[in-house]
Amino acid sequence: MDNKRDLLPFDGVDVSNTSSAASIVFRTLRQAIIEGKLADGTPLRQEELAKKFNTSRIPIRESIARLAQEGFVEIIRYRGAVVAGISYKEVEEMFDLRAIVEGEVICKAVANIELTTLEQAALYAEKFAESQSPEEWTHYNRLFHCALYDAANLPFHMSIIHSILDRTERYLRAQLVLSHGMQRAINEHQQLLLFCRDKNALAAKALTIDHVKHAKFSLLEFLEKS
Amino acid sequence: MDNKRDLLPFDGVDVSNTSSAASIVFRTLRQAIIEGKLADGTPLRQEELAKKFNTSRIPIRESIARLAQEGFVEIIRYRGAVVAGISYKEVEEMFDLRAIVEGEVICKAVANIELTTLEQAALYAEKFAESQSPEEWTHYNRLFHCALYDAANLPFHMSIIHSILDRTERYLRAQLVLSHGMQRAINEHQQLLLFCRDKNALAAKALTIDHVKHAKFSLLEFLEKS
DNA sequence: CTTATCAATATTGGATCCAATAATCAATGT
DNA sequence: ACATTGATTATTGGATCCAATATTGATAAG
Repeated sequence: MDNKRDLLPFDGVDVSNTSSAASIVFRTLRQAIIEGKLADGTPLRQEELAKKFNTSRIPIRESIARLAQEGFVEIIRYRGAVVAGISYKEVEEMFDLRAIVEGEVICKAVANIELTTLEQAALYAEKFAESQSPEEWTHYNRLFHCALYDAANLPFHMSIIHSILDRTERYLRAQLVLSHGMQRAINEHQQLLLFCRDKNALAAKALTIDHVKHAKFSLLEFLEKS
Repeated sequence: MDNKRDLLPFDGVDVSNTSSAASIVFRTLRQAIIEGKLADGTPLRQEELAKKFNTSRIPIRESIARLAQEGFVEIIRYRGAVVAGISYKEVEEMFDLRAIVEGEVICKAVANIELTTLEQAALYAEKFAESQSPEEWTHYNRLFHCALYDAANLPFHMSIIHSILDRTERYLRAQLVLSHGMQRAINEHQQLLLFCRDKNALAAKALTIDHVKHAKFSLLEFLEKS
């Protein structure tokens, strides 16, 4: 009864996963925190947000609860939520973990990387090299690496990586306004592409770990000064 | 003005972190899912839960949102939440990730493991060996390993490990009802204690990775049959 | 007898209201 | 002047109500 005429002349849209107010608020706030538009310590007043999103406080509260679950905000009972910062120690750990996970993922990925993937990644590397702003920098850097990582077909690993990237992005952006490690990154990207093309998994892994460790030290140095 | 008489004759209790209804519901449901008391696919009806917890649906909804954020339930708009299962592929990935993270953590831990820690861990190993039920098994197994891991002082790494353990626990319990890998685990624990005592980080790391990989294969074999 | 249609019911999402707590500020006494 | 107390206000947590959507079951047409 569902294949009497299976080819309708337009693409279907799954209406069931349209967004609730809570989801929209959640995504918006999450993105704002990631991008550093809401500074650490900023209190999230329910009434104020409700007005801004033109809803009641109920969806606001739900989204704040979800942000808290992900570690983006801290809630104190009856006192509200504030954007949660990350300590020096946490940044250290997050980058260390990224290093071992990304090292593992690129290692598993190389065998499966097709020519088209390589070309796509090369394109992102180029876009990255041309980037002028920290937003573009982090954007294309992530696209570049993840294009390669995706070949490993390890979505759970990727979810961990993305979650760490999301939580550290704002600090990276702040750092990149000042620092000038671009040329080094550009070179490393080219090198990584070569390793992937040559199916040299171990070299790709070592380089990736190095890449992340370097980013870690740059950021920590920056954080110490501020 | 706060040290005029700093020593009151009783211990203070921080009243500010008493629990909201939402937190209680959240923790209770989370634990029930972890322990397998709520089977995969079980729908979470808000009204029903509200009655059970003697609250309104508001705190229920907040806790369900948080469970969804952690991946314990899946929400479909206007259709409610169901306990989320984990696919074969996901289990594979989770254990692979555990292996590399736990390997790394134990490696960093060994240098800092004191005698008292070693004794505490040995105690847990003993409790583990005496355990009769899968609940005790997983409980003391976790306590044993984490007692050692904690010496690494890597709380973020630990949070990832715990999150994976929590999400796979119910499957492990189900498996352990049937399988009989106890003796092997008991021996590995003793071996690990020796490696830690001797400060042999690399051996401890290799053994830990092996331990987790073995658990992975046992569980996957079990999951295939059911 | 099967299938489509439509009303009745159940369930979730959101708005509004009330209660509990915290923050602010004025009043008072020393 | 300054600390302490108490009242006022702001803010969050929770309950109840209404709206939007999904599910179910009855009804009717083929």
